Amino acid sequence: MKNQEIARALYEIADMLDIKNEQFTPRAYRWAARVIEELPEDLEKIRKRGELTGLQGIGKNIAKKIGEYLDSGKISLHERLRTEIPQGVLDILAVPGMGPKKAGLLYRERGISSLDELEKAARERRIRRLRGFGEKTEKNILKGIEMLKRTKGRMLLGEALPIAEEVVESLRSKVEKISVAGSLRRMKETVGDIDILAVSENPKVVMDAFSNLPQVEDVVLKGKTKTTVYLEGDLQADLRVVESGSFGAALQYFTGSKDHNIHLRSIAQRMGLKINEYGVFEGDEKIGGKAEEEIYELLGMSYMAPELREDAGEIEASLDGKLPDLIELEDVKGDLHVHTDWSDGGKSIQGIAEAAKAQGREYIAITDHSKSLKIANGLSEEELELQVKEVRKVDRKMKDFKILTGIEADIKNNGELDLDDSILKELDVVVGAVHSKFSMPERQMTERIVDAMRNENMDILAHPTGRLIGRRDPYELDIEEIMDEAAETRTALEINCFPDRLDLNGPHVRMAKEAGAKMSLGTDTHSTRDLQFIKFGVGMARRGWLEKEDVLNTMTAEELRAYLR
DNA sequence: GCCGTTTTCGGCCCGACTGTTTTCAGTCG
Repeated sequence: MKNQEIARALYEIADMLDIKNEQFTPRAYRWAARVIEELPEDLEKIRKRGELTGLQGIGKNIAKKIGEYLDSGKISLHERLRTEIPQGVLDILAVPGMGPKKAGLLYRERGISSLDELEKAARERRIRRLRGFGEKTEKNILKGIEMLKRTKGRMLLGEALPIAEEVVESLRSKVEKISVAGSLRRMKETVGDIDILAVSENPKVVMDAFSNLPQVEDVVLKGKTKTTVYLEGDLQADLRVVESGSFGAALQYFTGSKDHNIHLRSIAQRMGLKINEYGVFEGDEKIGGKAEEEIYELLGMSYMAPELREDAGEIEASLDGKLPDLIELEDVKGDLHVHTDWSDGGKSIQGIAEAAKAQGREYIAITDHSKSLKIANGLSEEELELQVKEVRKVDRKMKDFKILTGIEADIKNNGELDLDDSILKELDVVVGAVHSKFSMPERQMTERIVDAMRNENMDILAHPTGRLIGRRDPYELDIEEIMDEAAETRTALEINCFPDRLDLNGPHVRMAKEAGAKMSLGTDTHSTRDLQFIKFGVGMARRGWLEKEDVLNTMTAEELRAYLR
């Protein structure tokens, strides 16, 4: 599927057109790129149906460019722009404070076309003589380049959320209200920064407290109502303070996404209303803004959960009264991917069961690794038989809690599971997973996994794309075929809750649901701490528009056993 | 380049903050 590649190409075209000082075309390309990025269906299929121009933001022109890419892997406009604007000029856009206007000017007036050249020119004080640049800009450029070298870019949701929650708690006594906003509140699997919104009559006190927190390394900017800092680990955090009457409008605004907000505001505009972070206005009169719900109500929409706000059809669905009744954390009764000290986990069967019970789960499935995964001390048939006995023994001791037997079986290169069917069929839950030969060509990898799913004993496909965020790309795979096959064979697709996996992610989850597949939540727990990762998986499920009925884990243990039989 | 309860042209979200200018352009979210 080429959706992501095409989105990237369109983003790059937008940046280049920006640098060329084009007026509205960059916005159009960027909009189209965003739509494609969040699209729950392969562009190729949409083109075959002749429906490309039916997509929001995609007209005749961009549809043609998409076609070009699908046919040749290239877009001629993109190639042409590349000869005019070197890649290095685009790299400069990543420096904080540097946008297309400045990068363009630097390139045209000084021939600067890479980060290295920019750094050199700044050190030699050659930049300050340009119009619109000065001594401070030069210093900020050097500081920004330094920062770029240190940071890895986006941070995992699982790392950023605890840090944000700690900051929120440190400030709670100084404010009337406080909330995390931004992509963190939308539960995006990676976040670029932490956004926090607070209500206070005395913003200065809050700003001061924020910029003086022990974890703050550097204050980037500090105004009357807005402060930006860098926390330890080079994570940027923004705090905005508003009055109580504007909290809803501001929370809505700062939660985003940007595209969701732009879409919302253009609808408001057509209704003769204006929305900003202070409220909803009809002429000069403020008609709402205290609560987030008001904003949507005034636009004739029902409330939308933050996880839905990607401008991926949620606004239209809301207007039609067709929003999903999203799954909640409380709906999740069990965890279907758990390791113990029988393979590479850190806890005993009983230890992990008690910890899961303490966190409110009603059951877990013990799914240790199987024998092929020697590095993780995977279980042989004989060891698994012993473990099953042990699981049943511990299960009998537990009150109001069920432990299911299971395995995370390796899917071998030929598509077979690495344990004998005679033992697999005795287990409650068989999770199948690819842990080897990630570099297979797409066709082979797809057939390998499809073959495994056709094994009637396999219930769940673990981490279906194999990606490790920031470390390993997904393997080559016809993901749509996998989803169709999952629906056909009643194999659930896992939403792996581990912070660096979160795979399937939102758009994929939505595709899978539309293909008719069920999903399963698994924390891939290796220690008691990991059990809480379930909330990140629920985040992906909600981002994928899932309802309670779409997820295996919302069944009771008995219902699940019956379903899997 | 896209879109339409402003419909085939004319507009495209909106405000805070900074650094450069002396009234505002550029960046950011």
